[in-house]
Amino acid sequence: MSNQRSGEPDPRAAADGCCPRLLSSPPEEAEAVEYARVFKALGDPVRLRLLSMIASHNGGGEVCVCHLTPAFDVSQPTISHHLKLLREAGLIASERRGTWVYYRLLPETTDRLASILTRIPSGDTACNDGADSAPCTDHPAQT
Amino acid sequence: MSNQRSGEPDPRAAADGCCPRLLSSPPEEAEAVEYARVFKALGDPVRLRLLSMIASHNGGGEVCVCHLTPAFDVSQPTISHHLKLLREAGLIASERRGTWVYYRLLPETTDRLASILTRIPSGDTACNDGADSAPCTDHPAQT
DNA sequence: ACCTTGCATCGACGGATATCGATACAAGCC
DNA sequence: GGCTTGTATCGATATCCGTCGATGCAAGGT
Repeated sequence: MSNQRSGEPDPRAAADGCCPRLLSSPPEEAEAVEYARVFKALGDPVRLRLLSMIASHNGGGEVCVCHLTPAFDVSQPTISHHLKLLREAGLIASERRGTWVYYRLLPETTDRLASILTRIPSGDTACNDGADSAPCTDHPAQT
Repeated sequence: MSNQRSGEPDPRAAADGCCPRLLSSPPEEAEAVEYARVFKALGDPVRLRLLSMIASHNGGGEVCVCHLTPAFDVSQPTISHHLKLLREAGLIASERRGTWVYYRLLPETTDRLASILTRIPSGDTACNDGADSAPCTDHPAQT
């Protein structure tokens, strides 16, 4: 799994702006796999509510697992499993303090998702591929 | 990166005001199920690339399926299946014109997702629930 | 009418996933 | 040391999901 910290393995101009946006240019296969893993982690109601409870608690810091578990109808191992998936997706991080484990949001990941889902406000088509929009006059091969 | 523009209709200030943001207040069960369905639709590399190709083609309008299918290593029924899931998630819409079927992005859905994934810039905790952040002194019941 | 082409649907199959109970591990307390 | 509590891991299982080939349907061309 790649960490979005230092070295960006995507050749598509990571730092300077143009094209890490899903809605402007199709991602590479590896990049698509990476994003899909994060979106898949959000694709479960329990995980979505877990993430939301972690992100929205009023302290601004962390949430104890002992506050998350009793809020759901599923068992404690299931909650632990979902937290693990969210952690492996880079959405949250955990820290043990004494008996209890606290989870906190990693805002870089949600910021990144929000960014790639945001449309470029006006006509910025600098990074498009060569797909045409004419009424399909050619006959591409098909499997 | 924070998106502070001048005349930009900041997606943070959504029309419905306070609380449809995932990171500020936990959603209801039904709402979580609904969002999870959309995120789950994005949780596959093929679907992610399909959506991206549809959203980013330079015409600004639609993409013929005949241009999508040969861009992948999976069979035509599989592409059709993925397009159906994206359509059922409200991310794209289709229209048949003559022999060909054209798909287009439904930007309201991606806008919505970007919106609920966006943090409120400064201390706006008006919509939080009552979760405390103290070092876990109480003993909540557990299953 | 017949054939061809583009796309959707069907049925099947293998792998992934959500869930559980049981259990192991970590940390504090007696 | 042993007990208790909080959390993670382990197997097992039922269901879901991605993929395929076969087939059906729509539309245009001959």
